[in-house]
Amino acid sequence: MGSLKVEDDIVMEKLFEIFRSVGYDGASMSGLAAATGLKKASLYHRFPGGKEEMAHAVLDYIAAWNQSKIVEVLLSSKPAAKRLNVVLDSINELYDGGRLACILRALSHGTAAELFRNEIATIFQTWVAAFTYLANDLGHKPEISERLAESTIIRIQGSLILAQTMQQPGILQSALNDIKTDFLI
Amino acid sequence: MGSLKVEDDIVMEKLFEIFRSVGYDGASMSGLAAATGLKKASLYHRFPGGKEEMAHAVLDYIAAWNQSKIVEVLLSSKPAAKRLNVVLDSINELYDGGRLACILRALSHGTAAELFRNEIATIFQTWVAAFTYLANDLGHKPEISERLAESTIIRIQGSLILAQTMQQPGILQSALNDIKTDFLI
DNA sequence: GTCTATAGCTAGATAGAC
DNA sequence: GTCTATCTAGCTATAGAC
Repeated sequence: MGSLKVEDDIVMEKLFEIFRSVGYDGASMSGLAAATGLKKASLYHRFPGGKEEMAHAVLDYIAAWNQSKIVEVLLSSKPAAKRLNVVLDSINELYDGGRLACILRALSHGTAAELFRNEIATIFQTWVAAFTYLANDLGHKPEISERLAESTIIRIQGSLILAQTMQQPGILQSALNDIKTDFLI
Repeated sequence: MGSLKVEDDIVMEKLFEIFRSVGYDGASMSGLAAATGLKKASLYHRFPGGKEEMAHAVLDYIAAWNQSKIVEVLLSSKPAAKRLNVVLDSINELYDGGRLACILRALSHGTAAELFRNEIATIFQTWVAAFTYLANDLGHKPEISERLAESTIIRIQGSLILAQTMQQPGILQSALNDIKTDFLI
């Protein structure tokens, strides 16, 4: 005991959980320290830039998840309908079936709005591009594909807000089903 | 000069602006005081419960706006299509064409999540009920009407998030147009 | 790499004069 | 009803021992 290093991945997961649940302004160094099991000074050792650097690290972490679980799957060579199902399942899991908020939304408000806007916008663009690609594969016309992709992000974000404030997680599943229906013509 | 009372309506408007733009945790008493033009002690005189009471007051204010600009219009005796247009215009104006965030979302995260969930959920329910009523009037089947109403809230909330992070306010207008199309069969 | 201890500041909140 | 002045608690951030 004492100076046994806490695993980077565990720290990232905990930071991710806190930011997503209380937001950027709602997260305090004390709270982040308690959640990770590290003391404040140790967190500053890993992230000299403090809270802002931690949030950037979490966004990098999410961008990587996004790349492997969404983009690479949607651009793979499996049957298009299969790709869609796998990705929607991953999304459902990411948000624990509608019970958990989206980290991108959590880092979009207050002080965080300007700090992380570019990174978040990039992630959204990546989603739209990947879903557009899938829609094309499924036989939609190009101009329809992009609208469908954008509508997918919109409905996921909107249904998450509603699911959480109404405490009806199923609202996310309904939205994911609607999305599936729209893609499969 | 000195003890000239600042108008209640102006104070409410300013509190509304601050909470919507920086969120609950992002709003400080100093910032709220500066925005309203009052000193902190004066704000506490009007709102002994501090920030929490101010946010409740803002939600009451919004609920009233909602009642007069959304519910009463949707339940009025004008032609149904006309009602829809008027309401969508009001919504577009409320969010300054996609440039401003939704106060309900701003008060849905962090510390605020549990504090105001019931009030926010009630407002959402009011919207769903009113849009459901309109959809029925427009000839949709009852089970379709409620799905359409819920989808309306979802798409407005989702498109606002996207509009602001992408800094493309037009995303809201596109969503409102899609909504209009869906209602008018 | 982790810790204890602490500096310096700003938060929310109150007392009391006018 | 508004103000100045102030309190305490919590915040971000750092110094320095192990």
